[in-house]
This record gives sequence, structure tokens and C-alpha cells, in this order.
Amino acid sequence: MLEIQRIRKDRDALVEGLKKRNFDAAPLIDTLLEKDSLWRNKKTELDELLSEMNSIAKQIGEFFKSGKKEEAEVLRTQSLAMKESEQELRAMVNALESEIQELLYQIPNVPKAIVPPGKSDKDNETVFEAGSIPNLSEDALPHWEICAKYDLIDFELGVKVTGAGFPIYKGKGAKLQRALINFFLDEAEKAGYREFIPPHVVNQASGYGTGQLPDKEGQMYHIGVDDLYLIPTAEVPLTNIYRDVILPNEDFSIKITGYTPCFRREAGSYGKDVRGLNRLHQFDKVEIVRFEHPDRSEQAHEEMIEHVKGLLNKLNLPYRILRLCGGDMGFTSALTYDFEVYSTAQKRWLEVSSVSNFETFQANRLKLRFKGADGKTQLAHTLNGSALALPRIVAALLENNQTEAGVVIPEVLRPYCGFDIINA
RNA sequence: GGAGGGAUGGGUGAGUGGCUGAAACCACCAGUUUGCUAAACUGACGAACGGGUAACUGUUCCGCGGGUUCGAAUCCCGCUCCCUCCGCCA
Repeated sequence: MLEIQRIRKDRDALVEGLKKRNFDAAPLIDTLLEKDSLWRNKKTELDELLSEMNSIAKQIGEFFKSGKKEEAEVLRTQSLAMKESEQELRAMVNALESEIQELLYQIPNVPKAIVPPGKSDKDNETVFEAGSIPNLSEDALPHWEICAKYDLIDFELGVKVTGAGFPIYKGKGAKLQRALINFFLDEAEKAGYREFIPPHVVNQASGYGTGQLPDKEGQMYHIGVDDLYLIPTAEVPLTNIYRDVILPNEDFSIKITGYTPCFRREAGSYGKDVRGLNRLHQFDKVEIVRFEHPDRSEQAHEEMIEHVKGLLNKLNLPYRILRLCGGDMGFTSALTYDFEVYSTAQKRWLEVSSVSNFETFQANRLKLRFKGADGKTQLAHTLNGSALALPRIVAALLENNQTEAGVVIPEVLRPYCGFDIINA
């Protein structure tokens, strides 16, 4: 949610910036500003009326105490008369406030200057590429066939037990999952992130705090009886730890990480895009989250990108980094970099991480603030990124590392796995 | 699931319908003193929003929503959450 003060001050710049999302904010923002200025008038009127009523009430008290009943009665009638216009004004102010709130919810975050314009993923900018794509034989298998061949991940069995998109990991397949989770967590810890194990279910307030609600209600699994949501990402519980927090001073830098399963309903996808591990209803992910002073968030963003690069380098996977264009960026983000690894057998790039700076957009809803040197509170910046999401990493590892002898486990994972090849 | 208790500022915790944005204590911050630390003393010390260049000033907020009243932290109604005990369970 954008700050209303910012909209008042920078109307033109915001409208201009939002064009990069192919979003014409002008009509929305202008009705918003109109309502806002009306609201301020009415609010002032109401405040003045209340002030008067307060002082009358106080006088009545004094008159009663000193026994001046008649004077008190006069004022009482007067106050009673004012009550009607008070209620009228209050209703108007409340209505305007909720209308303004409603409008604010509809405005996405403003892309930073560096974000390229564009409509879809085709307009994303590749800013970095690393690793080499292996030459596999013509009969190289896609990961779902490798999974079947070595009995690593059973998609059919998952259908039986739960439904499509809930695979069952078996044997070395399961062990590989654990290995990756531990590897990612250890790397995050080395980079200074403190590990948390959060709940995998959150309440409504948390859903609103990070912006999944109300916009993405349908994408989360909802537990009706208890009115709780299965988390779509660890971002939700981890970020909400700092909901309604005022940090006592301005030299903070909070870095946290956590592994959780993630649950996504992801309705409306089909075909080869969702084959195997490409898209699941439940998957595992290690998330990194940061809370930073506005002056330091860009630097933090860079560090997070370096961290993810390090992971992919160590896993020896070919990857590229995309700077998302305005049209492809999430609603709440000001700048997002996506990491994609190359899946050689499928001959396509798979998104494995998304690292975003939300600036104050999330913090405004979360009410995450800090006290500046001048004693005033202001909004902090939030950032988060996957480091990393497992399924597509597993897909790429299986496909890219397949050999005659079996699937070769990358060096760094061997201590975690306890084996160096999957061949049976 | 059953019974009871509770929700007040960063924390503990007072609070008779008007003198309470809220005592007191602790913590935090600034200053004085001290050879350093500690202690002692002094002062400041919640948030949001409006108006104002500013000094400042107005309003709202004592879990949330409604009601009674000229006036509510205080009375009434509904809701939510938390805690304790019992039951069930890992």
C-alpha cells in the first residue's frame, strides 16, 4: 500500500512511474486525491465540532459541581443540538476513509527507475548469465522420467494420497530434499541470516500484512473452521513477525531465514508447464527476509542477489538473472530479480528464485517502523527472496547431471546426502 | 470439548462516570555528578491523523464493534484473543 502523503506530494511522478506497469493510475489517483481533500475538510470540521463539544461537556461538569443547575441545563440542550451534526459528519468522514482505503489497496507499488517498461515476461532484461549448459545426448530424459527410473519422486502415489501436485519423495529423492534444505539453511546462516521455524499456517491479519489478502485470496488454501491459511511462502509468517513493530533506532539491519513447505492452489495451469516438478501445490523453500533502513535497502538487495548467485554457483547449475519489467512484476514489488536455471532435457529456463525490494509498500500495511535520529517514526523497507525453492532445482540437477552411470550429485551436496550418485 | 479468570503506554500495574492521555514503579533516552563502570540526582519519555513554514495546536485511541450519557478506560450489549484448571492428544 502506498502512503497517502506520498500520493499527495508526488502525484505526477507516481502516475508516470506506474505507466511502466501498463497501469494508468491517473483516474484512480485523482479520485483518491479528490476524496482525500474532501476528507481533510470534513475531518477538520468534525475536529472543531468535537473540540467545542468537549469544552461544553467540561463546563457542564463544573456548573453541576458548583450547583449552577440552570446554566448546566442550557448548555446541555445546546450540546444535544450539536450531536446531530456530529453524527452526520462522523458518518461522512468514516465513509470517506473506507473509500480511500479501498482505492489505496488497488494501487500497485511504483517500480524503481531501473525497472524496464514492458508487458510480459518477454520484456524482462537478462542482466547476468553464468555456468555452461551441458551437452546431453539426444535421449536425455526429462526429470519426471528420471524420477520414475530411480524411484525418487512418486507423482501418482501423491495423487492417491492427496491429489495432483502433491508428490511423494522416496528414498534418495527424499534424502536429496533434506540435503538441499540443510545446505540452503547453512549457507544462509553463514551469510548472517538468523534461522526461524515459523508456523505453516497463518491468521487473516498476517495475510493482509504481507499483501496476500485481499488480492490473492483464491491462491491460498483456507482452513474454514479455524479461519486460517496455509502459507504460500515463508515470507508471510517471517515478515509478519515484525508487524506492528517500531524499531527503537535507525541503525538496524534484520536478516532472517526459514525453511517451510509452501502451499499454493495455482488454479488454471495445465499442460507440459505443470509436468513433474515444474509446478506443485506443495513444495519446499528456504526464504531469506530482510528489514532495512531506506538508505540501505538497495545495498541489501545486491547482497541478497550475490547470495543466491553463490548458491547456484556452488550447485554448478547454469543460470541467468532477469530484471523483471514493469508488466511482469508482482503487485507489491518495487524491483524484482528472477533467477532461472536451465533445464537441459526440457530445454527451457525454470524460475527458481525471485528476489524483491518492496521498499515501504509492505511496511506500510505491516506498520513496521523505526525511530529516526530526529525522534520521528518512519517506515522501514522490506525485502525477500527465495534461497532457494527446491523443486525446479531438483529438476535441473537431475536432468543436467544425468550420465550413463546415473545422476551425479554436486560436490557441495555430497556431505549432506551421504551419497554421490543416484544409480539405483 | 467443559469450568473459571483476564485484556490499560516498551514492561509491571493503579484507576470513584467529569480534575485521567492516563498514578506509581521498572526499562529506554538526554543531562549533572563521579578517575572508569556502577550508583545517585535532574529532565524528557505512547501512537495515528488534521491544521500550521514553524513554535505550536485540535481530534482520536485504555482488545475490537455497538449502546447509555451533556460527558465513558470506568456503566450496558455483542465479538475476538489470551491465560489457568479439567478432558482429549503428540
